[in-house]
Amino acid sequence: MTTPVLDLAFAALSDPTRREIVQRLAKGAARVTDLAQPFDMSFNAVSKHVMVLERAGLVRRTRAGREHHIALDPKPIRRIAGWASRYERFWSDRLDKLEAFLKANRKRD
Amino acid sequence: MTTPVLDLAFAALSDPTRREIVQRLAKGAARVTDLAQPFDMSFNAVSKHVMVLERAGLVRRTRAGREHHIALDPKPIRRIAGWASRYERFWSDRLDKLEAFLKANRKRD
DNA sequence: GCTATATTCAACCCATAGGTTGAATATATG
DNA sequence: CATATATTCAACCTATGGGTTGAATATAGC
Repeated sequence: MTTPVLDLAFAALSDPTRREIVQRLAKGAARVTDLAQPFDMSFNAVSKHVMVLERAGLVRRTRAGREHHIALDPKPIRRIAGWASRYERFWSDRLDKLEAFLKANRKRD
Repeated sequence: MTTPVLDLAFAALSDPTRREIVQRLAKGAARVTDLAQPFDMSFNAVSKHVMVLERAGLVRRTRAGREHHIALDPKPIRRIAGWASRYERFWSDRLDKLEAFLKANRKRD
């Protein structure tokens, strides 16, 4: 049951810098330079972060001359949302149990 | 904008073994021994995985004698679902654009 | 053609992650 | 009490992550 998509997506998003980059990209595509600008770290570090996001499929790159256009690909995030949604049932179950418990207590009042 | 909750949750869930453990725990609490049983790795390795999940808040531990009862705490998963849901708008935006594009083409037919 | 810009590649550093094995600790059980 | 069971702690190993700096590569602009 190897699901490298989730492995890579979760790992990529565990870094706050990369989550900020994703958030930034949700507002539109950008060059690597643009993405690096807000951060207090080397351009190369950000370039590496972008590569990690790309390898995880969270981002797509199109080359336009010397500039690389980085765009968000939300599919892996969707996968994560799907994975997480499995547990909504679990949440409801717990709520149901709590509700049942409160109901039972109310009867005794 | 430090959100260690998401950092830890995403990191914890990036490991397939830990995701399997979470999935298992969705069916009910279990001892560490029970959790380790299906895996082809040392008990200690699984124990460590459980500790990682605990540190990330994905799991709660209650001691009953020598046995530790491990139960799923779905709150961090909820946080992740919330984070991912921010991008639903982005997905819809892209779908809207696609729809608009198709509509425009239909007009030309 | 020369220089500036955008980007990756490569080597390195240090910390952490995931795994192992071997104690240590605490609680059950005969 | 002695032994078996459930679990963590500790030390170790190797691989990977996130950061740095210093090239190398490719394209743009004068």
